Amino acid sequence: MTNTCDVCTYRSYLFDNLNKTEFGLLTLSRKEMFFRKGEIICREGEKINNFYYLKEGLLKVYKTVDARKEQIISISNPLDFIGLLSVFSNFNYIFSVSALENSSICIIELDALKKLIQSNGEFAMTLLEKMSKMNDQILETRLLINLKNLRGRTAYIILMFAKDIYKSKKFDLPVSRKEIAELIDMRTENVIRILSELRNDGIIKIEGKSIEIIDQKRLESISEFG
Amino acid sequence: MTNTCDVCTYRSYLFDNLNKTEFGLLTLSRKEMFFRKGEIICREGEKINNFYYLKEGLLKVYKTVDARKEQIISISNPLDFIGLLSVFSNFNYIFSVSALENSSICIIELDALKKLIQSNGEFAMTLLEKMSKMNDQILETRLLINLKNLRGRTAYIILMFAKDIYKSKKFDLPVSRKEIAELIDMRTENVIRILSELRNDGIIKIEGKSIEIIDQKRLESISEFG
DNA sequence: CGCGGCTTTGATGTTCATCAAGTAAAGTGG
DNA sequence: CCACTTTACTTGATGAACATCAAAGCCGCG
Repeated sequence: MTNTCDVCTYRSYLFDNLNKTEFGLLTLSRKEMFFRKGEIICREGEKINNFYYLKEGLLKVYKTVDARKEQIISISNPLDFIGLLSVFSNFNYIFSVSALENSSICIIELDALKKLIQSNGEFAMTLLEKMSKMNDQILETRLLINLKNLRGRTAYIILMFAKDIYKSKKFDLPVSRKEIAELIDMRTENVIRILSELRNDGIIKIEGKSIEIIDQKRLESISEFG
Repeated sequence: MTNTCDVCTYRSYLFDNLNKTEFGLLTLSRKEMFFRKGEIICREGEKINNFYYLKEGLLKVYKTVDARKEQIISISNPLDFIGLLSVFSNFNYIFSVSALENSSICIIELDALKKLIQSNGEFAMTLLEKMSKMNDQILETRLLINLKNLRGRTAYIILMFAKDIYKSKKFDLPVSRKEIAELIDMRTENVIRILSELRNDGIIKIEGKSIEIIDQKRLESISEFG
């Protein structure tokens, strides 16, 4: 008898080193939860009891700066969001996570996972690698964005959505202008202004949430040198 | 017969879960190297063969932006620098590391360490925790610095040296003004300007590399709200 | 239908990067 | 060890990039 976990992408991506018994144990404690667009998965400061991974959907990881302002750390699609920064290093979340699109999230009790890490070193190694890679990537991206001027950041983030997330030159933005600003350290007004500029220059088409890249070469050049 | 590793801080900090045999094996493959102030420990792009930890001294982790400019990611003292970001997630270093002060670094072959991770899950868990914590802290610090204006950043970095590194209100800067700028995303001229301002306001004394905090309350307030 | 949040554009102000120029310190080669 | 070169440090003046303020239209939602 097979369960749905056996055919999940994560089976080979993350749990390849678990034997049948171990994997069975894990899937027993596993719960799958559905989050509607906008719903919050976990909040900064809450106690960490579970290990999450994103099966389907799109999430944002963020910190609350003050009542009016958030800082978005990263946007993650499946395989880019496993566990969470801080799951193994803190007792409480240091970031919040919410759903940008309807999402399916798998939840494993942290204690069960820790036991597996301790009993299966190969699995521990895989997890260590994946989480390190995730961490590195987030840090590198933040550093990269910081080097760019506002035009460069805007171009960069459009390309990120097109290439990494939607794999298409045409897509609907899953975030507001304000959220884009919070993601790339800008003010909302400037995001809007620069999007308009890029449209007037014939580099992108934009209408509400819908974006289409017209001149990818130029957009990439702006992203790189801006 | 004891070796020096038995009395090293890292024995309990990182290697507590290794038994005598395992620890013995590790220390056999261990080499200790001495780096003089200014020397480079490893370079961005080089193949990763070793796992490093800082026994004594002070390091900077940085990326080269272009021939004239570096970006400093973090400054680490012992126990804050174990392994390196990217050791487990990449084949090649994504950052460089050099010594800000004369430093002793212990070097373990990465393969030997990986074998231990795979055979000893408790050790794996400890390593995962420590490295995650290091990663989280670096990311949080970068985010925090970015929220501050130049005055706030300068105050923050002075307090970091005083509280985290030298544990004293009076200390000698281990870095140049240019390096401070590279660490907190500023221009050298502005670092100098603001240090002078803080001196003129009677908040710090500064003479060459020597800094003394006079009014810590005010400095902390500048760091927090700046 | 009215309120609040999102979007947009224009005008204004501030912060910070850049340029320039000079002094001091430190490293380099004869 | 001294002349020479380079690098670090410092201050002032200027301009560009970006934040802030203001106002108005839009949309969704109670």
